[in-house]
Amino acid sequence: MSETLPGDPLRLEQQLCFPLYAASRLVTRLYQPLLEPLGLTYPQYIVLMILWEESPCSVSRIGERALLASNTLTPLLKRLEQQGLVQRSRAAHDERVVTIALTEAGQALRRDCACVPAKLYQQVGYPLDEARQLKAQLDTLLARLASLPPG
Amino acid sequence: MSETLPGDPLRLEQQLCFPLYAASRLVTRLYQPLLEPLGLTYPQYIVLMILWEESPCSVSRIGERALLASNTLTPLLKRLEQQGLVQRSRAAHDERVVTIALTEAGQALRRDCACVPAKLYQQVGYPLDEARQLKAQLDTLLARLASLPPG
DNA sequence: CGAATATAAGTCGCACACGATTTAATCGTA
DNA sequence: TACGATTAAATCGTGTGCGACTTATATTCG
Repeated sequence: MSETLPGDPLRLEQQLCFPLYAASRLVTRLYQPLLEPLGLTYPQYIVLMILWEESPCSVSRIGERALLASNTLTPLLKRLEQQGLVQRSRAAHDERVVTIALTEAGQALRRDCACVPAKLYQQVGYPLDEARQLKAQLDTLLARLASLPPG
Repeated sequence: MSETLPGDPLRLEQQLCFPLYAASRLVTRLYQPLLEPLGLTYPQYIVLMILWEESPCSVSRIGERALLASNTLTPLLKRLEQQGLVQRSRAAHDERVVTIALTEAGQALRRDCACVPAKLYQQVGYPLDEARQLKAQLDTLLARLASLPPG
């Protein structure tokens, strides 16, 4: 038998990728009960955070910040449009570009989301120091990953 | 206008959740070219790592370690079965339990995956110290998240 | 100018994730 | 021992992610 030994690089507990993957999913799950009453999914919430900072905004600009491509964003944005939170329109200066603008309702939703970060943070009860340090390290990793040559 | 200000908790760059979510996706994307030639997806690779450590193994045991439920695992395991990597069978002592056992091919695939962790690590070029520290912090966070009361 | 190229979004197909529900088997206990 | 509660998988529906491709528009340069 080719049993895995304690130091084997293929052991689950040796992986950096696994806690990253699992923690990401569990955090998304924690958001769900906070966002569901607002009719939002977690990726939709991410996109809205971008729009609350800059609206109007092109699809590719959103993709640049969320690191998502149009094949993910287009359906997501159509759902936000159907909920009346954003408006989609072709840019005049370049007909290829689709401009996403928050509606009144989309702007207003920001107030309902204001308490979400604090509520989530409180649920996890994660020490602030550790959280800050982890965020710094994740930001570094993310920057490195995002700068890797594609392919 | 309710513009977001630099210190606003709803700003994307203030979030811990976003780099977690984005880094997790980018890492999965990095695995893809390494796993695709072996006919594997990233979640399938995770499940196989568990099976390389303990096979046979029940579906719920896999779920316990991967933090995935049967609604995700059942289809995934059926695909692994179709590829001839695992065998699914009802346990004799309890007919509710489905036992997953690696086939010869499933065992053999472990050797082809042996180089995957090193290759990935090399691609990212992430300093070992930082990686170790980040992993420790993610393990801590994951333990905390997994121990939260459900609901 | 005009063809080749590049770019922005969208479409398609597949494989997750996961809440909610269902089905089947086992367990607990009156 | 019967029967309600519990448990293990599976099923179903929705919403991502993403590789591969298409479509429409703009740009470049011969």
